[in-house]
Amino acid sequence: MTSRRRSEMVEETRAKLIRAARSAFAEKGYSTASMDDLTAVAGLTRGALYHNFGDKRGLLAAVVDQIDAEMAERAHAIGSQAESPWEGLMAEGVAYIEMAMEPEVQRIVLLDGPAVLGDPSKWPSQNRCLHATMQTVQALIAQGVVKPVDAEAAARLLNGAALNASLWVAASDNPSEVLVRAVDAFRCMATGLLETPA
Amino acid sequence: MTSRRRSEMVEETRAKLIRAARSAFAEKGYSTASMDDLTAVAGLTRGALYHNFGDKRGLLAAVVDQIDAEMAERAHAIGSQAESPWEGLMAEGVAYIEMAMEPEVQRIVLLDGPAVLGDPSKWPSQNRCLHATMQTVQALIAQGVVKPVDAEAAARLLNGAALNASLWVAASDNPSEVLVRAVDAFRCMATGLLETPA
DNA sequence: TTCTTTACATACGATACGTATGTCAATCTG
DNA sequence: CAGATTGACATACGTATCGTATGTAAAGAA
Repeated sequence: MTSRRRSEMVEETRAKLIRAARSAFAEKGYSTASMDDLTAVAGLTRGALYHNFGDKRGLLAAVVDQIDAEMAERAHAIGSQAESPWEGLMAEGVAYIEMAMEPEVQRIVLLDGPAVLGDPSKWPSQNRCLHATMQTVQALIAQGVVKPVDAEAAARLLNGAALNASLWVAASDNPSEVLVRAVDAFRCMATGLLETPA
Repeated sequence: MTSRRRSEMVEETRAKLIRAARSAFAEKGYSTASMDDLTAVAGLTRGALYHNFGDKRGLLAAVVDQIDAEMAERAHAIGSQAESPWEGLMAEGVAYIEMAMEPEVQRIVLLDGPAVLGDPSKWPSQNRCLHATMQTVQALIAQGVVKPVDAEAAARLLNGAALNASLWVAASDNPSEVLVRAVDAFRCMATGLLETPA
């Protein structure tokens, strides 16, 4: 009855650890979160951790990857519903700004992630996300909608501006009000990339 | 002969500690840098550290403040030499991108700083810098050069884009070549703020 | 069934932070 | 000028946490 395959068990413990790590890292921050506490919450010990993820960084990498993948999926879903490709790009950027207001994203992906894992553009997840926006930009350039700038550079600047704006919004005293200002300015600045500012 | 005033001595030890911390944090990163090693290099012990800066974070805050102040000064000096106020703003942004290629700036201010000290916009130094660009933007709006967007939001987006671009440049395999692409795209995107894209 | 390997737990050592305490010189006080 | 006091820093200590080395029991192969 309790007979599940080994691989299933492993995936379950990995999931349990990642789940515990997400909340621990989000609440206490990476450096303050204790591996002992973390694993205890998951009903395990540090042994499981070092066996599955190598070290503390490895666990963070797994957590970041999961969150980032969710973000990319959500952003893409939102962007693909837009009227035009350009509006899709804008909606995607705005979605990033809004998502980054969640403590998990904020603390783990934007603050601790870069410090512990290094430049985000090297992460597999971030590469996927960036690649997506890059392709959108590329397509917009081909259509003559966006000026013929370097697609990668444009994508990175858009992402960077969006993510940075979220930090501001989240840290502000009145997030919902600041969010409007941030989104406005974001859309305005982004029009610089347009061939015809319309 | 060795009689210096107490305050002079204190300033000197603080300076020695900050100097040692700058190189240690830049080379090993904040978390890996050992307080024992760090103080030993400065010819002191951890006692001096905790007396002068409270704790490890306090030392990082002092280091960040120093570096950031230097950055603001350099950026302003460069920006004020420009032909027009708008070109000054652009030059300032580009200066940030270039400065962030230095390991000290990169590692300490952009990576560890936010993770350990929290949102950069709350730092006294960053506030000064941001305030400067904010005022520039404000002035440009008054002159009708820049669209009437929220000045703070615009300043933050510009800063964010610039700093993010630097991370990309510094982490790339061919920094000098990537720098050109980043600066190009930055200037292009920033024109979105202009009233008349010219 | 027996042997091997996998998945995790337990035990251990090392490092490093923060605090509590000690010391010595500089300044203040009478 | 002598004694008291404060401040600047060093030393000593306790504790927490990470990573590894070792142990163990169950799953799968032979």
